Amino acid sequence: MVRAEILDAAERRMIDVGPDGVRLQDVADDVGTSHSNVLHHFGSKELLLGALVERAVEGMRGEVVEAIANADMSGDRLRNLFEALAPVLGERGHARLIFWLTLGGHAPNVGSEWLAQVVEATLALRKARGQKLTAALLQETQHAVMLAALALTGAAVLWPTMTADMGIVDVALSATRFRRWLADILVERMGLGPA
Amino acid sequence: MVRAEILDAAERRMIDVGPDGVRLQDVADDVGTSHSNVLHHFGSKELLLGALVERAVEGMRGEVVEAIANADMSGDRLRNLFEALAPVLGERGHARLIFWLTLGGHAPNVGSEWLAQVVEATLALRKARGQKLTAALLQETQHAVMLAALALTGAAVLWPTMTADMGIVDVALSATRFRRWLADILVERMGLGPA
DNA sequence: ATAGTTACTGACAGCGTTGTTCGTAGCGCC
DNA sequence: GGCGCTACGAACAACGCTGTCAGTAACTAT
Repeated sequence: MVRAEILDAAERRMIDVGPDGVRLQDVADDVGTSHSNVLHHFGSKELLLGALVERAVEGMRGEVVEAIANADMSGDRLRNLFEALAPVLGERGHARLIFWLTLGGHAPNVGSEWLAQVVEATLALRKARGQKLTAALLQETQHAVMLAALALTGAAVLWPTMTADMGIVDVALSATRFRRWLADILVERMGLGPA
Repeated sequence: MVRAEILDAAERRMIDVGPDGVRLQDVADDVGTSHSNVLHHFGSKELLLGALVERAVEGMRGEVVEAIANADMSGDRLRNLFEALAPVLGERGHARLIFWLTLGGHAPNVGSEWLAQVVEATLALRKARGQKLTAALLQETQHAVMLAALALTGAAVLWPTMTADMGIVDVALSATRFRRWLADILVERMGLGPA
């Protein structure tokens, strides 16, 4: 299916160079077709990017939800969850996409309420541990989820720069160490430890 | 001085729409001059953006260093530091600039070693509290600084989207609450509390 | 078979953007 | 006054990119 191939190529370029950097000629070359054929299938560049984003958001949602579903949120499972999320956000490029779109003014996940769902799931775990649902507990949980989201997405984009600035050389290893450290903090903080 | 005005206008546009979105005609209009005059002063668009980035990075460095210098890193001074940093990264636009440049492949702060300096300063505080400088302590400090940097810059860009996703309405207030929460965690974690 | 539909190409038009060129006005300097 | 220099503008050149158009090949349906 050429349509899907075009979307793949466009997505790759979108992640690499951003919306403004995508050239129809280039994606056409990637697929081995003409730029007018791309237009034939999608009508316009804007529509192509729109379709691309829609598919990417849906795919991202799928991959993230799947990762969350497989590992529950207690104990050092959170470590595993982070490790599973990292490549999706990093190499896969979803974090870059999120930032490209957000910077460009296109809020990528309007109405998705991913984070709200994660908060919900975490609250369930905390209640299962006997913690009372207070306003403070809710707020703390929201903060924790925010922090995790910011750290993971941000790191997926900024990690190389930041480690370079700190003089750290083992980029990949330091990243997993950081994620583990953060996971442990959050687990401890929310009283979800193994005990 | 027209040169400075041009840089101001270009920086504003750069922050808003990114490097690719900047049109010489637009910045010229903002200043009230012709696009050829912009070229007259800077030679080319690329040189203009280069000068802009150089000045912005230097300015950002100045503002950040100043904020760090004024508030020391212990007790709930970290709260104050975060509060001081937030507008610089947020409204001022430095966080957006960092992400625009990083996404675009131009590492903005090569050789600056800001974070390394922050780590250094924090280590000094910890040693002053009688903590022994071990490899683990160094690593934890690095992680803490990374986390703070990621959270603050990320939030400066993603906060509206994320809070919307969570159904939080008081965007500004929730942001300061989050920063306070994070500051307290880090302070406690690093044994820099008031006691 | 033929007509219609879809996938696709090549050429071209139109437009916006950068950068160049030429001309002009002001200003200090000798 | 003449000369050089800088700041500026108007017009134009050059180029790349999107989108259109006409035409072809293949496949489907009747």
